[in-house]
Amino acid sequence: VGLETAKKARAPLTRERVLRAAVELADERGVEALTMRALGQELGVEAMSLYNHVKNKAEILSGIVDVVCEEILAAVDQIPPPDDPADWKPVLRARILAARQVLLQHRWAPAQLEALRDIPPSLIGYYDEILGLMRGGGFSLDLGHHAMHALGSRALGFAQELFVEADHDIDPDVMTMMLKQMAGRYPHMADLMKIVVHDPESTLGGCDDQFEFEFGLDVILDGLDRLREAGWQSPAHT
Amino acid sequence: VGLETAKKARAPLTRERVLRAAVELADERGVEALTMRALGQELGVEAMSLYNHVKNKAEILSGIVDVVCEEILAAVDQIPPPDDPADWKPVLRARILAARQVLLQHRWAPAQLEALRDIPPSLIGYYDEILGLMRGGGFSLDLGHHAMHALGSRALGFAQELFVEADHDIDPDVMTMMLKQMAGRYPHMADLMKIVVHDPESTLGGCDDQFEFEFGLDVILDGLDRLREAGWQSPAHT
DNA sequence: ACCTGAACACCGTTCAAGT
DNA sequence: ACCTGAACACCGTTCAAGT
Repeated sequence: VGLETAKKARAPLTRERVLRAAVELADERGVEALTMRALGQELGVEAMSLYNHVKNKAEILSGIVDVVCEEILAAVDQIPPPDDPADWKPVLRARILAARQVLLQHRWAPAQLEALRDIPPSLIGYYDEILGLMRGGGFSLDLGHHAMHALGSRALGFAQELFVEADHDIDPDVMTMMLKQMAGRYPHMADLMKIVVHDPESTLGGCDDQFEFEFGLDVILDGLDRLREAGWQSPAHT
Repeated sequence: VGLETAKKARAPLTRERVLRAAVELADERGVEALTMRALGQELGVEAMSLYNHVKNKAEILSGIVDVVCEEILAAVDQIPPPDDPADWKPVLRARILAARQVLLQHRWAPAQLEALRDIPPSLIGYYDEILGLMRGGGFSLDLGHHAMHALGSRALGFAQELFVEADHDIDPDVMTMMLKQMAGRYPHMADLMKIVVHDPESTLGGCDDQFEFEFGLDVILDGLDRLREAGWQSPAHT
């Protein structure tokens, strides 16, 4: 029995175990903390041992992106396909929101995925299903193609927002002074700040990331739906 | 006269000159090639001299992002404001496309901008003008707020596409085999490949980045316009 | 005030050596 | 077959020393 636990404490290193530990490390301390030496330490092994299971660090980085992609695929598969193919929209919407929930647990994943030279093969299946949903809903192959480009990485739940952290705790007095200063140069943004700051849980939505994501997603999905309805055709049809 | 040229050859180092050289280096060889030592060499100086004009490398990175932001602002300022405030849409569209042209010359900029903890102050003015355009066109502050989130980094010309390089030169025989293999697992993507590969300059748009960007942008702008027209209100109006 | 050379701590990675 | 220790080339950065 004691031998059993001793074995467990130093389970044999495998590519799988290395990648799982790498994901965990990136989740907890960020990708910049994911060094070969730190990862080795996490696994109770010297950094150089990792090279027995992985070609180099680039392979670790693409590997942990793959792990997250698999998680996304698993989460998205939970969403049942539409009973009526005309219901492509709510199903696609639900799938994308499910993908987003996975990404929220791996904040480093978007940047890392974008840094990859080639798209992970697993994602081809994901986009294939999206295109299938759309075509089932009445999209031409042509329109479906452009629709996928329009969704872009948002199809995976990427937020694509620049204002990540607006909620530093700021002294209210300092804030009112900043607002006054802003009002001169940036009148519209100043108006906006008044809403967002003074009314963080307001009916206006404040800066609720989830709300903003769904709002933007719906603008796109509804827009695409309208184009399908109108029988959109490529403009340069010579 | 000889003294003059000698002076020019080793002009005094300034923060401006350091940043301009850094942008140039990143443009030509990528951000990963932008090291303190390489930048120093480019300026004919030891790496350590840079610290006299810049606090550290992080300041260089945020500095070159600022340079690009200034370029964007300059390009966007060339677009005249609408004669009739109701014409917010074509003007906003033109501004965003102008911003994109700048970014295309600094491919490293999007990732670098997203990596910044705080948004560059210069961009606040940019977004202020966007919000102003929208409000002039009849957007409520509330709708304009969500509209800015929906545009996100696309307002700066970010493409947000995952499939960056689909145009590796591939042997046509290998390609047809790949297509056959794909058709089983990924029928819709296989159909798509047929269009894109066999017809790269087709009326369907192939994978023309410029076309796809404008298509996606129009889906969003048109969608936002419809919401304005319909007098959109925040759903949770208790 | 600005630049330099040596040095330090930290990377990814190679390689010969261990078991 | 898998792991280790020493070493190498390359980072960003510090510091004392030059002018």
